[in-house]
Amino acid sequence: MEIQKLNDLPGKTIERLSQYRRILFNSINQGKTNIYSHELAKMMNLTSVQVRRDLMLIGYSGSQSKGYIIKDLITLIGSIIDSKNPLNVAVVGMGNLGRAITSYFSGKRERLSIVAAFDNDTQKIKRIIAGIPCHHINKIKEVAPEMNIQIAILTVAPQGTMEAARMIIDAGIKGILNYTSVPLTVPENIHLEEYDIITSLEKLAFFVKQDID
Amino acid sequence: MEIQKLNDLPGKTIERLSQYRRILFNSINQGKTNIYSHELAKMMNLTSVQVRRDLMLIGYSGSQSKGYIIKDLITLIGSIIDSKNPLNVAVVGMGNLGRAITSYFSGKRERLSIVAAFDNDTQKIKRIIAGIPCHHINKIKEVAPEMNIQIAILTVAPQGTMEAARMIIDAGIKGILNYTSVPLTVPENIHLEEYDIITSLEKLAFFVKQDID
DNA sequence: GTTAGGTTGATAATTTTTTAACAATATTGA
DNA sequence: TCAATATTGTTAAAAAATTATCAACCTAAC
Repeated sequence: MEIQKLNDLPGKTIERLSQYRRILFNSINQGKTNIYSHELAKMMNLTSVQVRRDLMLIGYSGSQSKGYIIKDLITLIGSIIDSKNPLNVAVVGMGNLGRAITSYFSGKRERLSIVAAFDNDTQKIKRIIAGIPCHHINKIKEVAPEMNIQIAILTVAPQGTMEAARMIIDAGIKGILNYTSVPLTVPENIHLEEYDIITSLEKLAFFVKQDID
Repeated sequence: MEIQKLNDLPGKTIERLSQYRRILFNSINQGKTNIYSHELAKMMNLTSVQVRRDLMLIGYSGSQSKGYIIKDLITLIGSIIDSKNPLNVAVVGMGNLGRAITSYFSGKRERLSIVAAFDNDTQKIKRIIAGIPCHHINKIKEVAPEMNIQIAILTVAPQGTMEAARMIIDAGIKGILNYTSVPLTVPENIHLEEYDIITSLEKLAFFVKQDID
């Protein structure tokens, strides 16, 4: 096998590894100890080839008889996608979406935690929302370094997006997960992922309408 | 130009068309009437080549001097991605995420509207939440055809995902936008888009940690 | 034993998506 | 007028991602 540097795995593979792990946790909770590529594939709507290819890329080998050992695979995936030093995340924008993400995520991962929230609504400041203390966005430059925050999830209203992003970057945060519908432009050294809900709905609508129109 | 059937445009192009249009709306509100490919590209973090290529695929031509006429381009994009007959959308799961999506989306599109919500929490039933009437999920099979619902946005808790999906499909809905972290398997004739928030965060974390570990 | 069935791991082929290259055209300014 | 500049549209190349293929191997059944 060609030696694949683990830190330049394809982005799509990283996404799938995260999902494999989630499924593997479920399987282990159901008492399974081993799993075949086609089983994993079925649960993820993939082909078994793709599962095996992904696992090949991370250098994991199974056995022909038992497939993959779930426990080991979980550990290996963790060693690749989890950070050694825990990463701290802030939610910027504590509206419905921010709260949804916060409460959904809280306590789910060991090495990736939402530790703070920011908002510009003074009603929300100093309150604990979904278990997380909420600060005024103006304080982000002080709070982020104090709490060692490396990632921000951006869930503010569209008109506030650019300004919020500017403040996030100014606070020294290196990763932004943008859930607003405003595309961002960021400096090269900032990692950016965009997940726009409206786009996803319009894309789906496009394919659905083909059956109708 | 090779003739490109508009209904088999690449999925990625569809996504971008939706985003182009959003940006174009903004530009027109700011008083612009024309736009160059590189301007559009900058706002979307793309190259101008990609913009031009996308527009080529939908058969739109600009001029060398003035670039593209925003109004015309918006119209053309609409004629491609919007449905002739309006599409009706239901939100299944009226927690924080469901409410966030509902309130965010309400009134934004003419031919794509959230018209109903479903939940299994009796507290929520019969109430109007974010402007949308909320029904018990058990009623979906009656309500969906009555209201002519073609798309469901799935935002229930993980453990309820499979069951909810089953009911959605059983109600004759042909498109599912899955925002839960549970991968779905659906029949071939059902259109499915998966957007998992945890995956997106873990992917971003992977790239951020490279700078740290 | 040995054959049949099923699985992994790896390479190759294919498809999809992005990026490069460049001719054609329009505008501006000397 | 004509060169310089800037833009579009298109084809070609490259890169990324997926899918096909198949040898090697293990197990179980006979």
